[in-house]
Amino acid sequence: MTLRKSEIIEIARREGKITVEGLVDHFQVTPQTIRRDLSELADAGQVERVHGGAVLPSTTTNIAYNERRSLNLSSKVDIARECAKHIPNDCAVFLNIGTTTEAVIDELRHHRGLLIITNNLNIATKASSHANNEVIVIGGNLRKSDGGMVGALSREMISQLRFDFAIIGCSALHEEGEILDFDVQEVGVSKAIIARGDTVILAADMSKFDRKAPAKVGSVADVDIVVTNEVPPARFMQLCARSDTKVIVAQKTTALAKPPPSEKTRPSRARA
Amino acid sequence: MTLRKSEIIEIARREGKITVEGLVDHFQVTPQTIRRDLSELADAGQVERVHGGAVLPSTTTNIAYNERRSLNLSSKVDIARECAKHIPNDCAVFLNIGTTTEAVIDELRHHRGLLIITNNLNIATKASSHANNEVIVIGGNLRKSDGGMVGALSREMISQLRFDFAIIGCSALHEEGEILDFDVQEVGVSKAIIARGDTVILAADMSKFDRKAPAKVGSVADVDIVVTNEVPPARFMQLCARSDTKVIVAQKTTALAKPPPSEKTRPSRARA
DNA sequence: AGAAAAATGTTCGTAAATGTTCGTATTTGT
DNA sequence: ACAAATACGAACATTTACGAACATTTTTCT
Repeated sequence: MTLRKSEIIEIARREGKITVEGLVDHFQVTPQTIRRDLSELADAGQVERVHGGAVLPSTTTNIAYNERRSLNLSSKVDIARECAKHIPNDCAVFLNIGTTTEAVIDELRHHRGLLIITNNLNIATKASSHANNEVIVIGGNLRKSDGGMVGALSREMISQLRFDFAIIGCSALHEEGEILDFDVQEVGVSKAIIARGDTVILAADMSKFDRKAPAKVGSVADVDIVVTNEVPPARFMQLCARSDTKVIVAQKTTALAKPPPSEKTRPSRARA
Repeated sequence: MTLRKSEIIEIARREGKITVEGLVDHFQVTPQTIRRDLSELADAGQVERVHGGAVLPSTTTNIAYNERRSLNLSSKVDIARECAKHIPNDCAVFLNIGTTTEAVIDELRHHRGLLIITNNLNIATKASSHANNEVIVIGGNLRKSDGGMVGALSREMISQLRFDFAIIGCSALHEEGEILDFDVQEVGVSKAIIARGDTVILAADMSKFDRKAPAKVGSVADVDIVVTNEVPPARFMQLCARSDTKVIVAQKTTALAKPPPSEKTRPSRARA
């Protein structure tokens, strides 16, 4: 096992699929080396080899959803990273449905002693590979479009728990501070989460302000921290200030930030 | 334990991975010193050694599970196919934890109008890609070793449902008709499933008779149908007859297609 | 301060990873 | 269906990393 291979696994888990060419670019090695890596990872069952690259073994795939997941990906990662900073070790964290919250689970990989609670099948799957954390899955009616579990059963199960942090997403945000969602079924679940979390973090990129959605989950006054990728409209900030809701604008870290860790990604080959 | 080593752990936890060269730079010591540190940390299980550096230890449990999954694979598929035959369209089916029940979900792909209920994360993931079926996931404490959800929360949630069919597996079977399991936590869940299913199908290949397990789930009298791959011992058959439990021996349909398990490790490349 | 123990540096033979080349297999475009 | 383009894996050469053994320095204990 090499560093490269373990990073390949990580990329594969994040992206769902990987290409030989892409990895050649990324690691600055020959295609043959990547092929060898992929063959070995495939032998170990970590990925499934396909022509031109590899994909995650079929148990973890999702098609249309993966495309939505890559939407605004870099903002999501920025926001997720910021959220992860606010989560200490050894505490209970609820992660709700949503692509942004899904990005958070990746950033929590190196935390220890967490109790991760989620009603998102994808998060549960990812979390189950974290060595140092416990996982509680909230059951319910499985929504195939995004792996979310919703409905009365979910709501009831959530109401039996209590957690230090809840990280929630939303479909849309209104300037007047309303948190909105597309699915009415999900609203009940979100409300339950807000009620049972000591510190509630809303993770939402700025594109949510351009969207509309029919169902009201609550208002920013109900959450403790809002993490976004840009400074929200003044009116929104005002409302947050009035309700003691902290607004945090995540740093852009994913843009071109890859060169510095080159010391890590290309251990010794750099001075060729 | 040196200061350096504890800082190495800290860096590893933060970065996820570390290089010998990077640490040499960081600490201004020789590579050999770093290697010694990493070897010792690896011996202590704090990191996992790789060429050029080290990474955080990955969950090793999934590897063991993947191997278990391929054990007796062809028998499992035979049994699964037989189980699927007994499930009509448009009904509610519970699928319990276990590699054999996992095989069943694959065989149910072409059913329609099913409500699939499961406390197995792998089954939930697979089922979510079935177009024609609804899925309810039973939540609970996620067992990373096999994706099973167990504990009081699971039990309680199951007791709120009722289903036409339940397909359960087990760790071991005793000639005297006892159904046994390794995990005591799982027993409560299995009992709840048996109680809430109208028709209970036990799927177990013959190797279960050679195993021992500590926790009693129930007896064959509690289930309606037992599906195996070979004719069980006479004593067992007698007991089944006495309790009106039907025993079905699955046809071998996958006979010669599978012999090389290598087909699994290098999917497409094998027939080169 | 002096001896013992631990940590670190140095050297070198061995093992592993990577690059290179080439013939074969798989896709892709027509 | 065929041909060109691309990807593939095997075999070998080269580079790099590794660990063992011993020398040297630093720390610890009395």
